[in-house]
Amino acid sequence: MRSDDIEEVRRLRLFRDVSPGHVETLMRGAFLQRFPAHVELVREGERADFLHIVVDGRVEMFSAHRDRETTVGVLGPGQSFILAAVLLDRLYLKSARSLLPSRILMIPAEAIRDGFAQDPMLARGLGEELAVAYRDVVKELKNQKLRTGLERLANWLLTRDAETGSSGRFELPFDKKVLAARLGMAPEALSRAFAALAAYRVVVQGPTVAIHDVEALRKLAQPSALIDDPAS
Amino acid sequence: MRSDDIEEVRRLRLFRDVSPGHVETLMRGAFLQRFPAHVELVREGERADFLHIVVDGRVEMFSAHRDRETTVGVLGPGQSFILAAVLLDRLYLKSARSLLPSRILMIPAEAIRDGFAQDPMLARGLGEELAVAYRDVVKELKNQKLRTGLERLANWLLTRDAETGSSGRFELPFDKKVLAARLGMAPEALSRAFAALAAYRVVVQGPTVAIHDVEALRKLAQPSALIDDPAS
DNA sequence: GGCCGGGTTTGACCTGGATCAAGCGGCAAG
DNA sequence: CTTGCCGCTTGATCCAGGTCAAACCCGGCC
Repeated sequence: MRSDDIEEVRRLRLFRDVSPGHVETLMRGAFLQRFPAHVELVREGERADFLHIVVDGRVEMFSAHRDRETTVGVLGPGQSFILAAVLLDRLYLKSARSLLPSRILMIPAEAIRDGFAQDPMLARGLGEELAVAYRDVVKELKNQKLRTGLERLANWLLTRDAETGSSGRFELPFDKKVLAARLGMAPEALSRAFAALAAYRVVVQGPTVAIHDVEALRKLAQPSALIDDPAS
Repeated sequence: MRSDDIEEVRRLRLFRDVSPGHVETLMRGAFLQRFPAHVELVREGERADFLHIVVDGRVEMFSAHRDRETTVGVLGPGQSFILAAVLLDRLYLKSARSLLPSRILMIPAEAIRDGFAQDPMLARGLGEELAVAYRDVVKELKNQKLRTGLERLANWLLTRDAETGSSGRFELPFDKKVLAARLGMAPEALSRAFAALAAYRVVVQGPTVAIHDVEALRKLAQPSALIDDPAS
């Protein structure tokens, strides 16, 4: 790995409090790999050989069973995946594919496990990362089981708007069919849900969304900090 | 806490490799509390003051939103809950209630966070615990999104049978309405699902279940190690 | 410009499962 | 023994959302 790559890696939240020396050691067997869009990075059922961290780009986590497939989450820069499988030395539960051209940092599982045992600051970072990931999945499970598709969409729009500066106007960060998968619905259902939101003054034209009456949308969505707030 | 209580606690998987001295320190602010059946142990949204560990009994984790409620999991002896909230010092995402009279070990959150930083063996135990919990939720999410109610029931029966010695005959460990919640369906739907399983030679009489043709049931259930195997 | 092809929308239909309502045992208190 | 109550089942109906099929839109390319 090039040394300015290492610089970049050191800035990841996960390594924030880890001493430079330890980061260096970790990076010894690591790659910073470039992937084109739409490739499978990891397939469920395989052995967890590397911890993966999205440095750049976007990655979709999904899982298939029989003839069904479901998206479990979409990750952006700074987020890691399959940490739990790496720590436990188990099989991946999910597959991952790139949605955009992406740069992925891959650290050998062995090095992570050793680092966890030897470097308390790294252990802390990994523990927090895992705890956050855990809470995210729990939120997702609640989101799925306690809400209708329309409600999930409404809440997603609200969080997305908040993330992009609450201007009431933003672009979808990926195709609608990916969004549909992300929200756990068929593309057709998403389309109809968008149509239904017209009554709440949400206007969609291609990839751009305008929310003209946040209050109305919020009343429908009934957001909850314990499901939607990424920081809670 | 009484000293034979401490003995018992030391045998928990979580503390297996932690030195007796450290366990002792942890237990200083801890309680081993008894609860009757059907009481709320923690409520979602509250601050995470204690790590809870089920020493004895059974606990249901659930969450409510608007007028809906959903069961997220059922825990038995040896399992901890709300570890992630404790580590991050955040709010509980789920509520918990006892299904049976239960003994719960409650360790102050502060002590757990300090212990994580200071005792590598405890950090390891907590990390593994959290990683297992994470994988369990992911499996549950897949179970929910990739299967019908009937399939979930079929798989639950198979796992339960395996857990109880593969005799093809066992008792339900809790009321059917709790099982229905656990499987994410209405009690009526569970009832019909059981009825439908008669065609696969599954016989239910009150709380006892007999599987007379495991192969037929397995063919329907199509179990997957990456969803159903608790050890994977 | 005209011809794809993929993403998206719309319509018609179907299914899993929730809801509502009523019946059915069994058991515990009177 | 009777009365209630509770857990469970059964029947009827309803609704969210999946599936299938067709139309539509739009950008890229010959």
